Amino acid sequence: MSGARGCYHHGDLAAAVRATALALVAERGGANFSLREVAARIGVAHPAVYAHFPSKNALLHDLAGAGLARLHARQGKARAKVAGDPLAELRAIGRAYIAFAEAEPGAYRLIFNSDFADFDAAALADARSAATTHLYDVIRAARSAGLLCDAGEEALAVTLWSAVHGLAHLLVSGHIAEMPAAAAARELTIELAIESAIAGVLSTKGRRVFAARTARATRATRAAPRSIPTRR
Amino acid sequence: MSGARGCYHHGDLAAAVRATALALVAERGGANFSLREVAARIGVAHPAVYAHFPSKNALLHDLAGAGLARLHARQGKARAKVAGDPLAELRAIGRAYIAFAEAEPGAYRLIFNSDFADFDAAALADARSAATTHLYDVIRAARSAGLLCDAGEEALAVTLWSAVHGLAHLLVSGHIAEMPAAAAARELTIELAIESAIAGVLSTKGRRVFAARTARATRATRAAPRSIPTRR
DNA sequence: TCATCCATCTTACCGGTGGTAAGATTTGGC
DNA sequence: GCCAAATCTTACCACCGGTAAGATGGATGA
Repeated sequence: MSGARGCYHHGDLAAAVRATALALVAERGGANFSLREVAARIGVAHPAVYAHFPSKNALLHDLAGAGLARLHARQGKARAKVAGDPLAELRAIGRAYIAFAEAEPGAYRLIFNSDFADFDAAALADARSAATTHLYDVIRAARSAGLLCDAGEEALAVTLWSAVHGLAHLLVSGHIAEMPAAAAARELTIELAIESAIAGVLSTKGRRVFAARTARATRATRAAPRSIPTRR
Repeated sequence: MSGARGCYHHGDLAAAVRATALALVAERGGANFSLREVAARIGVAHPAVYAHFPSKNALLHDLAGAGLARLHARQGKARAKVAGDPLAELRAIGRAYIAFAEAEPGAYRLIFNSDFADFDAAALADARSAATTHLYDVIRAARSAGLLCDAGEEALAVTLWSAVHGLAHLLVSGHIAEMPAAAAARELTIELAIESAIAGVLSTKGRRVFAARTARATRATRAAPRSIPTRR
């Protein structure tokens, strides 16, 4: 009596569940949906879901893993466009991170808030470490080019990740609603946060290169000449 | 049949609920506890709670507000110790922020993950903006002393808050378990993240002052002479 | 072609949760 | 001493995640 084409068996329930759950995550953020709701939207009894996912937690972890993969892909694409320039790559993956959070706030919260009861960090460890490969790659490149201060790789990664992640998290979680709503100001603030994060870990040489690059970029983009807050 | 001293009325149920709920938050983090559990620990029927808090959400918001107040107080104390030196104050409130997150990870997650269903950002707006007054104060002071780059106050606040918040969030949420567990390395990484965040928003003059201050501090603290990754 | 197997999906149920209703109990004020 | 208001109780509701046991139907092998 159910199913799209009058068939008893659903074509690909697992995929339908994933898609529907992701939509609900996008609507409400986090894990604030019920399996019964997912099942109802598909037109199926709720225990049917358990034939494909052992628990709601498993489904959430599945969605989180897929989200991390999309984040990784987004960073890869952004990075490829400026390949060869480590500092530009750093900026690119940072902006891609923010863009992901803004494009998929629900998924982002699902991945990083991870406050649902039985969140198992280990289950996502692989996906998460895979998602940080771009960051580590770029840091290694920039480091061996002498552009970064002489801190450890890991410390640098955490520092840069923190800055970008904090911005994304505050943006997505509505904790900086006081921030002027104007999209332009928002963009400028994001710009400043990312530029500052990079500027904070540069070596003296890195600072020279960074300034030159910024100057070139400023000359090139005529659209918003002094949009990036200049550094005296 | 209930109550500590055989009395029907509990002495101060509201306070007991707050304390018990906060303990459960500390144990499990976030909103992963039930009102029935809180009531059972106190030795009271669960609807009794509703005489003091209109809903679980109201209780959570209450706890979050109190947590923000503790965070604010912690920053105030840390700041007072180095009053008059804007960059030192900046560092102090950043470290206090991290210290709060590490001392009360459950409360921190409750405040900032805010993924429980009916989270009302507006309800905490006052407490939250009150909690950022130290940051804005210090930024204004540093800015009028010419120590910061010429970006807007708000953008600077978001930039610095993002860096510190991101670090706290990653630490508390277990997303950087790959980070060497050794406490010393952890401390060094935190140090680098905070120093870099500040370094990223300095003016040229600020950079000079910052370097001098760091040099003085390095000479003063003999305990860990080269613990702070040096900048070439 | 048919019988069988097995994944899939169903209905019915479990304990637990946030929240409400209505009544019992105690305290504080008159 | 009595009454009103606040507090706390028992009983209930709909909903949740999850399980059990049986119905269904598509694929496989003869």
